[in-house]
Amino acid sequence: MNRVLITSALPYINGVKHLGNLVGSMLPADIFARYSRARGRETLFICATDEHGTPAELAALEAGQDVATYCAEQHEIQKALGERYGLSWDYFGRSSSIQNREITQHFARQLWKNGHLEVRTTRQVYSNAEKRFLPDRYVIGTCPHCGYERARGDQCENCTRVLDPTDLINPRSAVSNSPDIEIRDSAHLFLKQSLFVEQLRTWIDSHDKEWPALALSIARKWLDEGLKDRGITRDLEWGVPVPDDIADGQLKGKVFYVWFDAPIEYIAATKEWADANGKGNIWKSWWHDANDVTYWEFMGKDNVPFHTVGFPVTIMGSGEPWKLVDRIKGFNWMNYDGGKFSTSGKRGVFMDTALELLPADAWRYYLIANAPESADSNFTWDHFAGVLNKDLADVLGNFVNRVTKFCIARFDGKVPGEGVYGEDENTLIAEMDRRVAQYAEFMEQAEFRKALGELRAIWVTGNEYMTRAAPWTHIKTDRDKAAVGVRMGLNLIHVFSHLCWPVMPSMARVMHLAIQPIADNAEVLPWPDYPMAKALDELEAGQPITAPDVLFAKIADEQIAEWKARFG
RNA sequence: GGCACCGUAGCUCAGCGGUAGAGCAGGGGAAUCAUAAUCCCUUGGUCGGCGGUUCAAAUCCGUCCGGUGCUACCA
Repeated sequence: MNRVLITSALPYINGVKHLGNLVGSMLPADIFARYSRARGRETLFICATDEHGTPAELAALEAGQDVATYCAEQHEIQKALGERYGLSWDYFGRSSSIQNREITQHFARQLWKNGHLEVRTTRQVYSNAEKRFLPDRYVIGTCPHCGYERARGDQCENCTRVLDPTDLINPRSAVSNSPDIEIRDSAHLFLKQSLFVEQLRTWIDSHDKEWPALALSIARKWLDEGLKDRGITRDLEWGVPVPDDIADGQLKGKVFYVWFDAPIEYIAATKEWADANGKGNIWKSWWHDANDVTYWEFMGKDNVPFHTVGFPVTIMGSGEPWKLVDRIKGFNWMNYDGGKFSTSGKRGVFMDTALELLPADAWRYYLIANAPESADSNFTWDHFAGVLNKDLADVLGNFVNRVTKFCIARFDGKVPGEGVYGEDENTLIAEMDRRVAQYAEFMEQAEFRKALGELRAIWVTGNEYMTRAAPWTHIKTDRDKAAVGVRMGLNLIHVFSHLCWPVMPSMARVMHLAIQPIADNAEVLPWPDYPMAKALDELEAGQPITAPDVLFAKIADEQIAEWKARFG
């Protein structure tokens, strides 16, 4: 069996992420990882905080902390939050780790040795007020085209024209508003990406059938427009230092660009995982000469170029057999009520406040069932509440409730053993076989909206069966027949819990524990990958069951109104 | 400006060359075990506009309109 390596795009260190960030990388990666483990595959799910770059330095400044302390604190916050959402990382690392420093420097040395790097002098904006270089975006001024007064040095938000900081009228620092800025020459390392165009194109074409159109079109667009060499160093203090043995120390005091070291952190975090768990060199077997590994990357569409072009060039240029991505799953944006989620604008719902409203599983279900796979999707409170009330409360929750309550009322709260499965049951079993196979196939392809549609259809199948079996009617005249319906209902709950587990791990456990203890209190609820005739006849007669508390309480109209008012 | 993606029932979306589909919402009925939850039936669309290719187009091509994103120093 092939091993499965899964990485989620790294959340930036700068504050709590919003639900759009969650649904675009971390959540789908987690669901895929859980599915993979449920199928019994050896799985490694890696994520980390992306900690370098100007925004981190400025956020630390604003918080009155040194950047290392700031990042350490924010990392812990994001880690704890992720765990509350059930994100089952094997390791949640930090791009500022010593492991990433070493491996990033290793890649840079390889690229230098192989002649893929060169030193070029560039003109950079320097702010005397802050005594630091400023990225183009952090220089603001009046747009020469449209007169907008807060145009950024890379692009004018008002007229969308691409700019250079030197184009701006009355340029000033976006950080301090100081106009005391100047242009200085600065030497930087450039990665000669242009040398890799053909190699990249061949590689991308080889994944023509596997990658979604979104990823292919973005990747090819970069190649078609002519791949430019890319500066991979910055005039910052917080980052992976450029080693002195590259370019005779010309880059002394500079650090690698955050987008150079961030994807390498996927590898480095694997080493962090091994180091933390006494696994020695095992980390390397996942990345180096790892021909038995299928590697999946999950990311938002803004990240696609870095994963289809930038990082692959780093790996190809190293001349070493590091693992390239096999399957890319890219997501569009989830919008909030017709506009963007915005971290800086504090618009939308954030991971921490969302949990004040509803449990993680409810968010996991809604978000992934409405993931922006083929196009941007839109979060509205009415849609959110409508989907959860119908799917989780009415279809699934009520199913669990009606079956367990009836069993307790009429069969002493024990799995009834009387009677044998007949035509109704065989019809159900056949449909379950078909639907579970379909659900599995969608999960294999990481087609989450379709998978969740099928999961929901599976729950509906259960309700249809109960209507046909009608044990509440048969109990009056034929106790054995009623027993068959209840026994099948309880078996369905058991199977549902296993099928739900990748998506809603906590709710799945509640469902399972109502029907049957979990053997050895295992973390993973494995996939029922054998015929439903067996899976739906597993519970032992006499096994005591309980009716769980309401799985998901319906959201009242007044509650929706309150949330709308609170979040705008 | 360039490029990409999207525009299908009131809403959220699937279908992507062969007689228009799902879920929700709306209408009617059944059932009464259950969180008044379920189940069955059903009303909704000249598939953004125009033109073309084809025996056949929601599906391919062109063009226009509308929306979104990217455009390499935010990450």
